[in-house]
Amino acid sequence: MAESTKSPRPGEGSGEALSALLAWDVNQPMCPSRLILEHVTSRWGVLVLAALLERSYRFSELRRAVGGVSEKMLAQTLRTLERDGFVDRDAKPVIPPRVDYSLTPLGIEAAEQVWALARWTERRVDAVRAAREAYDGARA
Amino acid sequence: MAESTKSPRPGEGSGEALSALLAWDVNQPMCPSRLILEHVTSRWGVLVLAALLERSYRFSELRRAVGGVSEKMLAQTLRTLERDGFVDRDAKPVIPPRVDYSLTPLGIEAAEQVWALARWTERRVDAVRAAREAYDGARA
DNA sequence: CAGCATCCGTGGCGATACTG
DNA sequence: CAGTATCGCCACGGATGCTG
Repeated sequence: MAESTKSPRPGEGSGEALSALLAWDVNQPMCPSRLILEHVTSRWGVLVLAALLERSYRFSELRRAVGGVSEKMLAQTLRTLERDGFVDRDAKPVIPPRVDYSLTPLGIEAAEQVWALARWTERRVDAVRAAREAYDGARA
Repeated sequence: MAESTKSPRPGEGSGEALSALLAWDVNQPMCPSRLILEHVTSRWGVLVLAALLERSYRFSELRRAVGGVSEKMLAQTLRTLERDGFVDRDAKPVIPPRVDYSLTPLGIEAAEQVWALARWTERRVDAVRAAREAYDGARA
């Protein structure tokens, strides 16, 4: 458990790289990287990016794919992600309207990060459940 | 940039693995993996995990390291992460009280995912800013 | 120092209704 | 179908005060 033995070893000096993210003076325009991070890690942002990594979706299709998202939040999430340059919105001038959403190259990069996290989460569900039971049991 | 050339290429069939996360019937105990994901990607959860990956921290020390976090939210975040088995809380019975927080092996895994995402975000800040200016400019 | 309890405002978010 | 607009709730989260 001592060493992580993983890819980008976050050893000495790695904290430096996140200094802009971690250290931040309140009452200030808010550090840009935090805003981006909050968009990407937002409740629906994560799931939308993960879904779009698989393939492109139409609006309602995406709404059905991501269980529990309201129409409003999906639209809002998509607009935010589009503005940040992660999502490409392709509105075809036909009737009935057809709008396809897909990831930009930048969005693919973001989605891959998020996707790895999501995958990891699903793999570790049991470990977390065990930890919770231990935690809850310890204070009963 | 066309191909991702990164670690776990999320090609065909990768969506299957996230089916439990994406597809979820509302009015139900809420899928476990989503809960975990929301803890990890929560506003302060991300930053706390990233900070603790560098080294262990005492409470106030961590509060100072993570700019903008309130005492309440830090305590709450730490308790959630502890319960999920990500954070180890070491309360030393001394006066004045001293409590050290560090990552468990499971927490290190989580933090590495989150850390990679945070790093990526900082690297792409400029690309996102450019995208936003393009987006905002297009509708003016 | 560590952190729980309480109060309370803001806004995130869902539900509903309406438009192109 | 693909959204916008509006209303209203409640819970996220900050500020303050108290305890061990």
